[in-house]
Amino acid sequence: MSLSYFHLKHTFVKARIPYSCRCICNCAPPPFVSLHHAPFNQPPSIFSSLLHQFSNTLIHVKSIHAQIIKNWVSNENFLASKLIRVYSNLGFLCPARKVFDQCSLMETTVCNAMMAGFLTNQQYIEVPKLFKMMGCCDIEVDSYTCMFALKACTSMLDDEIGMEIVKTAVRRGFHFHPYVGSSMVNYLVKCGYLDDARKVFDGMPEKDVVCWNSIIGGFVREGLFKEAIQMFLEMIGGGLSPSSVTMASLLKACGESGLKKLGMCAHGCVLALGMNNDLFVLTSLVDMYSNLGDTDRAALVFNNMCGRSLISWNAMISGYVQNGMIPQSFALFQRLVQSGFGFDSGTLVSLIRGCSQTSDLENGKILHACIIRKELESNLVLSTAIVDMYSKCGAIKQATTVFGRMGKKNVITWTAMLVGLSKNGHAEDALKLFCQMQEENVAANSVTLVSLLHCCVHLGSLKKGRSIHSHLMRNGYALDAVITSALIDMYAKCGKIRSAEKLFNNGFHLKDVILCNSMIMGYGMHGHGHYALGVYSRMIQERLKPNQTTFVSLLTACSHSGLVEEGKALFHCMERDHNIKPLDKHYACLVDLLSRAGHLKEADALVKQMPFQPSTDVLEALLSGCRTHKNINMGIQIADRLISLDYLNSGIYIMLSNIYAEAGRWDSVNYIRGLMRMQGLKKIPGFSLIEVGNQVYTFFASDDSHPRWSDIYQLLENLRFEVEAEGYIPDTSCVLRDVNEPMKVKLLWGHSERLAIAFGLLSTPYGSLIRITKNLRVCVDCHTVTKYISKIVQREIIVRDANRFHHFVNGKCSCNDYW
DNA sequence: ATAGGGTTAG
Repeated sequence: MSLSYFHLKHTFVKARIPYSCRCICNCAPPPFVSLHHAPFNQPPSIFSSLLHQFSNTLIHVKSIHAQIIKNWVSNENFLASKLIRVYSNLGFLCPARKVFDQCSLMETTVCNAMMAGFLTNQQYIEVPKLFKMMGCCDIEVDSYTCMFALKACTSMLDDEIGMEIVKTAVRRGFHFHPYVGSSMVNYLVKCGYLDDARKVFDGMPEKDVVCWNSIIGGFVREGLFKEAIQMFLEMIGGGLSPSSVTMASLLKACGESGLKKLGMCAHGCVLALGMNNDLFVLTSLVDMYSNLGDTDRAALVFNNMCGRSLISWNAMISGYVQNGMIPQSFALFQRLVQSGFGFDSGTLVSLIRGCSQTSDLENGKILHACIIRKELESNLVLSTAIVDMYSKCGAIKQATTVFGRMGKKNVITWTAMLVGLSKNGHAEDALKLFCQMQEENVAANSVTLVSLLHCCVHLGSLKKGRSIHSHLMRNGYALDAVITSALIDMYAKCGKIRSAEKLFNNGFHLKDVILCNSMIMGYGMHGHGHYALGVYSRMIQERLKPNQTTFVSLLTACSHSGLVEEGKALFHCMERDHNIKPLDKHYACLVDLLSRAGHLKEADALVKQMPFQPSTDVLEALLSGCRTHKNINMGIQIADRLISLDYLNSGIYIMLSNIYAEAGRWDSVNYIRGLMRMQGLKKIPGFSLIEVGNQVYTFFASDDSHPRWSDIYQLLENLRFEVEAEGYIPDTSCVLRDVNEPMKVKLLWGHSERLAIAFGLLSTPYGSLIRITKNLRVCVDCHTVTKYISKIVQREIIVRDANRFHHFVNGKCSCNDYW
């Protein structure tokens, strides 16, 4: 509650006060003392003046009020409005309401005063009620009424009654007045009706700075920075001088659109206009330079500020966090605390975001404790940040707990939780949470839906993916590049490459790199390397600049299709033609491509001549090649090097023990198992998913938790006889345990993908397609068996593993045994 | 008697 506003606007007016009372006002004794001796039937202006003078003390106001009642004179609404204002400015709405309710004659002035009272006390919800009441009782609505009511609707983002008010105001021509007009523009902008705002603005005959500020601020809010800047230029072209508010909006536009040069010009303007003492403008400058990635300049402005608000501090702290300078942000926080300024939820939000970025659970917990201590848990933004922090740190349990305790939640909260679940491998729970979210009538935004599409990819659930696609269409989401890319990814990874293709062709006009990258990746996974290259040449034709991810996708695609020469050529043209320096991941792709194709020596040579130390990804690609092509010596060497780099990576141990197992060196296999046990490392359990009906079923190896497990094993037993009759010989090289052959075969027949396929055969109609999703790579033996099964039962089977798709038809696989 | 625009944070 701020009183200052009232005080600024109301200065004491001597001339109005009758002589008899002047002494009272001049020497200012408490009015209740003096007025006791005052004669009755005072003119109302005396009370009005007294209310002016003693408006900051409730007890005085009350006593004047009592006197007014005692003297109850004509022109009562004049004093009633005054009382309502004074009471509500003091934060006492109850007496204000009482005065309002007791008015015997309802008039516009009283209603306006009451509205203003609700506004200053942020009781926005009461304003439209009052407005409606005025309509029902045929009380005239004036320009003040409209403005107050619009302000309340702006704060509530109410676009129903707000629009009604707009219509009323337009009908009465109020919007031609610069004050009402700019309120209207502001309201329309905040509710997302930028076009209407523009119309109102264009129709205004007299535009002052505030009008311009409203429309410029609107464009900035909507992210239409170019338009905002255009309007700014138009405004100064018309001879108007920008105010500090104009400059704040302009700086924001420059910062968010990355226009550094213009931003610096704007900084120059600020100095030229003599605004270098304006706290708002300086804070905006700090924010702008942070957004432009220039924390040095931001800090320069910040350190040279003669006074700082908490918001200035927060802007600087957030600037550091935004630019990944987490230690600096904490250091500044310390400075803030030491300077005795205190901190607020805004400060904490930035610091928590810093913890999320660095997965710093320890500091995150400290900040969480701080929030609890300061009883800030009810702050929506803050709690959402905490949920996000725990999720990003992998502490999904804590995230869920905080989420569950939150009373108020909005889309962002729900989305943070959804993303957390999906990123931590709980895709199914994420989808369940989405249902709950719909039950609670929270409308999803595009971020929510994109993250849900990722969940569907995780689960290999085409049905759920489709239902989200239809949700998008039904609810009128524009298929922008982000959503389209996610959809392409979903369809491609759920096996519907044609649907992905269709979306891509319809969305190509968006000329978006990520869109192309998704399609390239999709083709790559399906083994359509040449199509992937086709997308690339289309990009080049359309002068669309590929980025580093494009090359990761392209090289992966080449790798999966065995396009060795093409891949090498691409790798070499990256830097030459597109000025993209090959990063570690590109080397990893190329090494993968070469070693998969059996060019182990060349791959090894490439690793040796890398300009920087190869990461584990690069070496793992090489190790995997050694395994496939059974190069034991090189494999051991690489594994050794890898373990020295990352001794906690269970994948390396597994791969090495695979190599040993294939060579029959069981002592070494057991030694490695022992090492893993000692370090508490566990093999990532392999599992397969299949969607039947409306459910996704999960199978682990040798799983007997499914209600139909005995049917499944019986079917597999029958299938085993049949495939053996077709000439299948088990390849037990991928069994990592030192057990006898029959036992190894038994273990093979317990692999999760076989269980899922058998369940699929049991529970889907004859002739229909079976889709399996596996988290790890499919083993050689399962690959062979699946080929046989597809022929015996005459069913198409699609298996998506950690890398790519295998489409089995009539005894053959789309990958031609190259993967 | 009563009036409009702005800076940080998920």
